[in-house]
Amino acid sequence: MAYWLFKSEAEVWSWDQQVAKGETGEEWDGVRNYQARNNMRSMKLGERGFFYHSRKETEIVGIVEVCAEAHPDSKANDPRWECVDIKAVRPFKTPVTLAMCKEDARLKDMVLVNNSRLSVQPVTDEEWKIVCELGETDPS
DNA sequence: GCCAACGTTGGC
DNA sequence: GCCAACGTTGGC
Repeated sequence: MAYWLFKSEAEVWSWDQQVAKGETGEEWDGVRNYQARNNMRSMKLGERGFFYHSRKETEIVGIVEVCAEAHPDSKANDPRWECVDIKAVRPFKTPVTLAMCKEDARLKDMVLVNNSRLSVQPVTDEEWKIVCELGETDPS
């Protein structure tokens, strides 16, 4: 069971919009980066990920679940680009900011801390637990 | 709003 | 196949 992190600018696609999609979820479209796409190709149904607001808030605001495995991005005119569908699981009680992650020595190797430009990232089991703890949120 | 870091493109 | 030029992302 792998864990992930999805980044989005709140102005483009926010946590609230994700929640509004309910159980149906929504395509995580628009990824035009091979590394990020390859991460999505590795995702299995039911795997969990963090939902992160980039640029303005720079914080992890909720937990999502993969509800459809990788398929062609319906908004791309190019078959190279694929995406998964995700649905909101629960919001963080306390959002975990990037600054909090940077301050925590246990998270020094987290991709979020080291490679700010990758929009779909893997998260380790350990990092998952620590971030949930910082956010006072049920990790299950 | 600025700019560093990164990814991609395309000429050679 | 190299690398300069360009475009984009995202933290600050």
